[in-house]
Amino acid sequence: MSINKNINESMDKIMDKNVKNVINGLIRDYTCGQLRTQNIGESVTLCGWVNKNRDLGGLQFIDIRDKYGLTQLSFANYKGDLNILKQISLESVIKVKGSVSARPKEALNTKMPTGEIEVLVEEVVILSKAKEPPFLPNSMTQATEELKLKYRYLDLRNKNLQDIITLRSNTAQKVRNFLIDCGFVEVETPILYKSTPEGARDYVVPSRVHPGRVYALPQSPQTLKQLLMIANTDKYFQLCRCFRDEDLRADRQPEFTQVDIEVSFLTQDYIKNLIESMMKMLFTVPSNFVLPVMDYKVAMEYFGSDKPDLRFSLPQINITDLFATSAFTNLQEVAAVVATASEGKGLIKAIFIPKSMGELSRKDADALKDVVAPFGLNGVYYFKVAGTAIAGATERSGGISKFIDGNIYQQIVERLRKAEEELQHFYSIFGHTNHSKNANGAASEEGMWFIVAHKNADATHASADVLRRALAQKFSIIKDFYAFLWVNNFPLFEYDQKEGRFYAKHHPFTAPHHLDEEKFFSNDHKLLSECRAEAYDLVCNGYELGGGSLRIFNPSMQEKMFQLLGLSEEQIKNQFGFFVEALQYGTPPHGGVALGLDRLIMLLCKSDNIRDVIAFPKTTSATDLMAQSPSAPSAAQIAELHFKWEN
RNA sequence: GGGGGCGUAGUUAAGUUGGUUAUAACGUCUGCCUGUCACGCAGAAGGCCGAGGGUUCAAGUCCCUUCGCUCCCGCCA
Repeated sequence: MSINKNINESMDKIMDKNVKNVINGLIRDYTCGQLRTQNIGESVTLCGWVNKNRDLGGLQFIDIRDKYGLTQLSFANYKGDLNILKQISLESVIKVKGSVSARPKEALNTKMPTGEIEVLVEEVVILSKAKEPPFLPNSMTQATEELKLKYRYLDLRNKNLQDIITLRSNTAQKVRNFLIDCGFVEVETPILYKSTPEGARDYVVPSRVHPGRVYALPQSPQTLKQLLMIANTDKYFQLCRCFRDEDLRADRQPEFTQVDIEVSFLTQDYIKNLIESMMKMLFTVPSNFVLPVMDYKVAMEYFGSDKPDLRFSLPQINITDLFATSAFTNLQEVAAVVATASEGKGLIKAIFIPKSMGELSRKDADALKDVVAPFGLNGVYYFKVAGTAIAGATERSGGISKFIDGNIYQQIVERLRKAEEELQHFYSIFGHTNHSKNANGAASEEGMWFIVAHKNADATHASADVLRRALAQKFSIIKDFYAFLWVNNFPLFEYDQKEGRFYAKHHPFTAPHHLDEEKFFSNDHKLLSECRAEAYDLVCNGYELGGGSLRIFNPSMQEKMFQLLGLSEEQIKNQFGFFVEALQYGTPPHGGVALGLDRLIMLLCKSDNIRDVIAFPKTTSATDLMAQSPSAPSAAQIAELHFKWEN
């Protein structure tokens, strides 16, 4: 785990190092990470777990551990029966009384904060003898994920995980304080609520009192927070648990925590400014930090993703049209796929790696096919460029170079130049250098081009995105900083080709872009597809940290939205009737955002796994290995809940 | 729903083309050791090779099924 080193920086930023109120009544005097040379001579009582046992024959040591650190106990002056050491197994909890003593000069340990002292034990009490644990929390060898989850309480004894838990607690508190200082009110909304269609699958909860009916756990308190705006709450927030019964990922758990925010009488700028200040408070960022705004279209065009990682440059350029008449049929066929009402069009994208970053061997270049295989691509095409255009001597070789004639090549180079020109704003914010020109302004075109193509543009975008990140990793050009991004102007709808209907890209309460309202009411398929939303995402280092929108506050616009999504009058009435009615009694313009607290913590401690930031996480099949949950209901429960249970 | 990786002493791993008694490190146990801190030295115990079935004279190794963990695609408004 690289978390260990990385967490310190975040801890310094987030944690209040000094405990303000010391409450008396503990059975210890100091923690195991506290004693220093100034304590020498003091008689102290320490408590903790036995981390290590070292018996040198005539001299015995024990390292005692708690969440604050490690202290060496020496039994050199111990008057009692040393046979007690045989009873003190690893991970036992002991209490010792003794005097703090300086270590001999030759026995100082500079690697540990308490390494200049040791405690000469006078009394030792075994508070809780441990049997041999399945694994040692501080062992050199890491137990498997399965075992660590089954014995989560042992894994949590590890200082790194305890530090993350503390970091999480402090972060949550800072967020609360910040929002309250901005005039927000925290409101708790129900956990037992109502099923929401149009979203993720719900977790449902039956109840004894209502045969045949279920509550649903909230996927997000979306309608509730909007109702709070209608109810004159003005500025709402909540650190709330949300539930989604969908398949998991490394950054996704079935229950997760959201920083949920909603504000009345706002513009998008309010949310952006609020989030900008909040990120500045939480993260180590430059003092002149601003959230750069990127249009959704720009993100897709140059990065193939709505959450691009801008810790490195490597833009992608669209070169589809250049292969319309190519002799290379694989690319020509992709270029020939034109968009229809129900099908997307073919797309070919290219990424340039300048020679200064490095080169891939043919074997490594061929191996890139594994990276794009999940998206249905057979491989990544490539060619090399040597020499400079100024000298008039560019030479293309390898891969598909024989299909890249001088004319096509010139246009590819020109498009990279244009792309970097358009991205200049972001390049200067993030400190990226242009690769379409060298320092003298002369073209330096030496390097490798990688090309991905698929008849479905979405597959090309996704492949280009993973390829871009894989190349950045391969050439170690990912800089260590927080590349925040505010992506906006998302499309309002997504068209589902199989079902032949529109879905809300964000959710059905998102307002159409104020410049696109005519398109929204046009009843024209093409115009509706182009209609943008007043929606935005907070992105950092390739993660979607959160998203939000300005909401529809006009009842007829909301009804139009439901119609466009294909909901019948009946469905609207049953599922959203209360909400549509509420909109009719005077609704302020409002909007908000929701941030994933878990992902926020992941970024702060630079972990790439969400289980690291949750005390009791679930496996990727949504089970709890420790408690063996979920479990079968008892016969009594089945009867009481009026369930027909089939196996 | 689909695909990839992994599953071997308590733990982490090695195990060649299918071929004697399945190795090592840490942990455990026994003994020795006065400045260790990944202590050292000598020795011992410890195995349903995830489970079930098959191929074979012979299976940790090959095949099928299945379970668990993990990463990814779909999914996650």
